[in-house]
Amino acid sequence: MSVSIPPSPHRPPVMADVARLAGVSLGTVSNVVNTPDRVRPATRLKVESAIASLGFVPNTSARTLAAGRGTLVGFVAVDLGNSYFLDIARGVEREADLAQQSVLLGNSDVDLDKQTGYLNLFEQAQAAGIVLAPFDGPMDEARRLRRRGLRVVYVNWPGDGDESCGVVVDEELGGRLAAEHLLEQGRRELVFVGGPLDLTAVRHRFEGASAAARDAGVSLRLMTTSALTVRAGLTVGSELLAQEAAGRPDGIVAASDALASGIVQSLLLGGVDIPRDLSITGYDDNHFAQGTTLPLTTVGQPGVEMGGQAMRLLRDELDHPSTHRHETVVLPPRLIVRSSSVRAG
Amino acid sequence: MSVSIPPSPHRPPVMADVARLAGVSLGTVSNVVNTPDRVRPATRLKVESAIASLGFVPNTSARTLAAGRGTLVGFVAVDLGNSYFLDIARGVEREADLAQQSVLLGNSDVDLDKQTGYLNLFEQAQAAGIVLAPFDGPMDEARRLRRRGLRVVYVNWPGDGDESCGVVVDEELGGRLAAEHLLEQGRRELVFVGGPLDLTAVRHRFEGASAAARDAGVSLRLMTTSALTVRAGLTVGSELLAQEAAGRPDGIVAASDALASGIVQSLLLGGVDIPRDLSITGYDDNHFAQGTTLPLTTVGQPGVEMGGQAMRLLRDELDHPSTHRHETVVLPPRLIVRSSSVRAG
DNA sequence: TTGAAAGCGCTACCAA
DNA sequence: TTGGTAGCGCTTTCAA
Repeated sequence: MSVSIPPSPHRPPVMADVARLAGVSLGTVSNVVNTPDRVRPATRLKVESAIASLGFVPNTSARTLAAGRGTLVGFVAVDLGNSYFLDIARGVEREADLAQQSVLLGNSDVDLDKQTGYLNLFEQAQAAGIVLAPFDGPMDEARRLRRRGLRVVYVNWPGDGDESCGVVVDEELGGRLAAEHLLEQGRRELVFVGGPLDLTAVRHRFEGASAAARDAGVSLRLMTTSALTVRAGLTVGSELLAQEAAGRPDGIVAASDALASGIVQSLLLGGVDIPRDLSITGYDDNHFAQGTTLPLTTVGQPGVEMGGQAMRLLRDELDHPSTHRHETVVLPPRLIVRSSSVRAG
Repeated sequence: MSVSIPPSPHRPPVMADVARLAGVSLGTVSNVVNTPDRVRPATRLKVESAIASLGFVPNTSARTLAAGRGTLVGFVAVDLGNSYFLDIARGVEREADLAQQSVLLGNSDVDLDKQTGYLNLFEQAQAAGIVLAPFDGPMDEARRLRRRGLRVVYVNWPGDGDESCGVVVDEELGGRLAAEHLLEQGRRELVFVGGPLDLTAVRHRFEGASAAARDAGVSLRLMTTSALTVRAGLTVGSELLAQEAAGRPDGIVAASDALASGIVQSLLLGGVDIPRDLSITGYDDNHFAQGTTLPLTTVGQPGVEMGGQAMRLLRDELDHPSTHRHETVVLPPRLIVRSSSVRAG
């Protein structure tokens, strides 16, 4: 007969403690935790009360190690400072909750090295899968993970052909919606402001706006910027002010809210009456777009939905590895009309 | 003699594979990974090249389980949508990087249940410690974690006496800086806008502003709001507009940038000339505070520093459990002067 | 339905 | 400096 050694005061309870207290075997406790249906109600109750009274919490490392697969999923966002990605994170979490999965968040902060770092971290932590809102750049790292058997789903980026799923928003449609809205306001001298153009999203937004203008028989000028920031918008604003008033556009499609905000700020100070003389639209529906002096008409992306969709694709891939078909889901953006584009009735 | 079975095609390499390929023992590989100094250079090289050629990545779960303690630290933020907390996260990460630790991020999104969820998640994941920017409410959960041996450091919240460390910003000083700035601008009819007052930070900001006004022999009126949002600011703005112009304040200390932004928006539309007729300050230095039409004078909190400081305190507690002394570090905010408060020269 | 026991991949110890 | 080996806490067979 072995003498039971009392647990040292500050050791957290483990499954064996629960088993001992409940007078059952280790395996039974495990079953109560994981597959309660396989345990007789009376036994289950005993075990559950032992768990409660001990305050037992299963050790994720041990569980992951023994099971050979983790239950956590990672979400790596390119820029959590952008509320769009935070919305996506919320969507991922909400959907993960439904499946009792937890989400680990990583903010790569527009830095490829940090993205790689998080990807590796999640791999080492035996994440079941990863949702990645990638840096607009090389994807080698993500492919490497796939080759090691980690499921990866892209969000805000198309799926990799037959390698992985993706969830994107129809950027071209977004550009089109913005331009069509300006045309409906009677604007005919349109300018698209955005850049750099090697940002895929910016290019697509421009193409959509272009197509809408072309369809209406109206020309659309392009002003490229070096970034999508307020500062770049301020610069564009002063350039516009430097022009003859008669030659200025009466409608601007900006590729981001920050850009639009800078332009608005600059033009208002320069005496341009917005929205009387000029209508402008932003893009992203960033939180601050509603909070500015002149609430910005903008194109909103369904971030929460996108995150949820991505998580659902990931779960399908995880749960049905054999039957899963990779796909890229395209969600429509929507125009949100505020005061920056509509002349008061 | 045992027959070596070839690895199945898609099994990730484990330490034993590395050991076999390098012709050394398991323990040596472990030493190369963890304490390279204890390994002869020639041996180390052999092992390192085996690791590289196999693409070996250590399994965190196994490592954590065997070592009995994790290397990850968790950061739970009350609201990542607020750039202040994102800055804190950046500070935590930067400081963690220096110690080769990785940070898991959780966004409790101003929801006590989600905060509890993340705390439990990190506990289960065997985090070495946790930095918590808590929901302004009961801390029972955090105390429970401490009792289980998990080190917790608060940020944006004072330390729990002799239980844990904390890093806070001097909110009272912030309120004072804002009010003193308005006084320097010659403002004499001051109002503090903010609420609800059971938010500790808001109360302290008010007290600081109050004290500054008192010191100057000026009165400061309080307008409480139900939230720190743009919407609440708009409401305050219309209330002010409803007053006789002569009875209106000429200086406003708002308890948040969002609030200030709403007030500005409302007053500008109502024909008030800011900053000629009225100076206003925000609080938080949120990202959008610089991007609004009228860039907001505001009080900025040293988020990155605070996060770094918190991580340093956590590391000290982790590394020197016996000699560690709990403390609450108070960092000063700083006034950032922009156009909303200063009349053009 | 329950119990017993074999690992999961790694760290940490001790012996060589 | 290196090798051998006993666990870490759990899941998962397989028997009972």
